[in-house]
Amino acid sequence: MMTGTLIRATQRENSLSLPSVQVSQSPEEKFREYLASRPRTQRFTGQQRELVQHIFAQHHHFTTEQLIRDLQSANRNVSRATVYRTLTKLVDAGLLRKLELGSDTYYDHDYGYPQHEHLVCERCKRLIEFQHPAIEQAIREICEDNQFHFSGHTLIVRGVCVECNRAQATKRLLDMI
Amino acid sequence: MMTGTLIRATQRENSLSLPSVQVSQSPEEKFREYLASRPRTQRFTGQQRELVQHIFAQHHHFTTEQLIRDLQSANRNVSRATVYRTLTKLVDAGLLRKLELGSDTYYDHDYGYPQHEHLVCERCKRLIEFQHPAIEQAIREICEDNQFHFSGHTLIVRGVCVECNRAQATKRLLDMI
DNA sequence: ATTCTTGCAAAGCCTTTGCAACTGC
DNA sequence: GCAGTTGCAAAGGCTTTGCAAGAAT
Repeated sequence: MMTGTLIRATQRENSLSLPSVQVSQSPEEKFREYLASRPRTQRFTGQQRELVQHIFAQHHHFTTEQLIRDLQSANRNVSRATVYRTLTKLVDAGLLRKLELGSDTYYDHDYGYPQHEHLVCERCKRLIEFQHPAIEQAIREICEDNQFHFSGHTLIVRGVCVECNRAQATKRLLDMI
Repeated sequence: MMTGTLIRATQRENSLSLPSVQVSQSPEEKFREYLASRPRTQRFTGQQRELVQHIFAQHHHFTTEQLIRDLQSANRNVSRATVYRTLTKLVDAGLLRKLELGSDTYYDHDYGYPQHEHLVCERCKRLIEFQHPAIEQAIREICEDNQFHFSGHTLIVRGVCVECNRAQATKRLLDMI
């Protein structure tokens, strides 16, 4: 499985995130609140704490597989089944967003991080985040027109990033010699 | 020969509302062209013809499972493996578009039908198609800003449709009595 | 005649689940 | 102590694949 790199739109390499968003609760607090609010109160366990801490230690996209690998090398012992079960809860709690890209499923911070869309490079798998007010506006209009009760959206733009484009152009030139 | 024929979207239970697009080749012709253009020329088989005819007989979204069921009741004999193999080729040829909605994968006509986005009702699973120029414009801008070579996009808006909303509201009223 | 495609069943992959032991509250 | 959670391994659901037979060109 290819790992997507993350860069911020309109900035050069190495910028890992859009400006974060002010939140009044830590992810852990928000999660506990969610668990407590369930019809049948759910419990906050040690494994769940490990996961939340690990996941929110830094902002980046990840697959379940990557997460499990990371946890192992960090000697945090959480079983595969628990990782799956907890990710589901975190999405439900509004802490994570699920991103399906082709055959891979990524998770993306949805709390303390601004709403954004993604450009996905089909060659290097890099993810570029961007925001565009017109898109959210358009979606609001459409929902209103259709009396559709909006709950969320996913926009993925596929293509080839600058670097891969350049590499390709260079290769074409070399081929001509 | 279907040159210049207008292929109409048939209205079915899934409320499809967009006007069809004029195309100069029939889906079958376009597919044969694609097959012939491959590095190692591929063959157009009887099973593939069955599939293309069946799929383009009317415009609607379908899952692999639905398609296989439909083919069986229509006594068109195409094996499951061949359906999967052919769908991949049809997507590659630009005849179909793959739509991943949660755990289900749908296929949607991408030839003879206008580019559009989807509202997905989380309760009844209905798909509502829509077009919005601002969205395409915004995507163009973003790609330009990032020198990103666009090849396609997917926008899915999740929520609850009018009917399900009404049903829910009615239920709430009844519950109060 | 050659090379690609089909059908079958087996294998793969990712995710979910049944169950006994365990743990938060 | 009760009810929810964990870990394990087994089961699921969907998709892909190896291979021998069949079909397209």
